Amino acid sequence: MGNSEVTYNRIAMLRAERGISRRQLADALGVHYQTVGYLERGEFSPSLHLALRICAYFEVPVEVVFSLDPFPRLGAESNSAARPA
Amino acid sequence: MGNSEVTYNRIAMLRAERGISRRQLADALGVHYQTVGYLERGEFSPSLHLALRICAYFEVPVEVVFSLDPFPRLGAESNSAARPA
DNA sequence: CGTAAATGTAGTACACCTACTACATCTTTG
DNA sequence: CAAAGATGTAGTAGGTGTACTACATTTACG
Repeated sequence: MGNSEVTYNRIAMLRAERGISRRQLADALGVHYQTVGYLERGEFSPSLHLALRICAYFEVPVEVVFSLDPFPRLGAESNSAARPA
Repeated sequence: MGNSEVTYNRIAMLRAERGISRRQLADALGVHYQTVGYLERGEFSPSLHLALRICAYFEVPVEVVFSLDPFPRLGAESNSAARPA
């Protein structure tokens, strides 16, 4: 029973990081600006085609933006280059 | 007008490489065996969720299986480790 | 306050993904 | 030949992704 249909994404994070609005992203992707909102809110997942275009726009691998499992919080322990003295 | 909606995939290649049938792959993915056929024939693209499950099954990055652009033929010159003496 | 920009909610409409059933073809094996 | 497995075609049905319009809310700026 683990919500087996959900796909998680970090579109909002990447958009915040680059400092662009939903409308700007939507225009760059060629989709309706509401579609970006739906995706960020998790109301549904993008088509594979749109997902690939999103990753191409941000210039990152698909796994950076989309995942079958929830993304860890920023600062969560996981990688080996962490450890602040 | 370059067919802007198509997504290319190498499901058939990966499946051939591993020597499994469509039925076996479909069962492992939890989809109908005809769905795998539709995907391999390019009749439509998978949902993002299914695409991620396919890549997880084959244990490869998404870009290895799916692309907005056609995949090069095997043996086509492109990488730097080529050149057979 | 008035305006604009960014975001959220609501609702309709259509195209596409996926399941499923049935049947045809081709190849392999006994 | 008979049987089984892999693949292709055809058709129906239901759920989901995307477009689009309209309106509310919040924040920032003059």
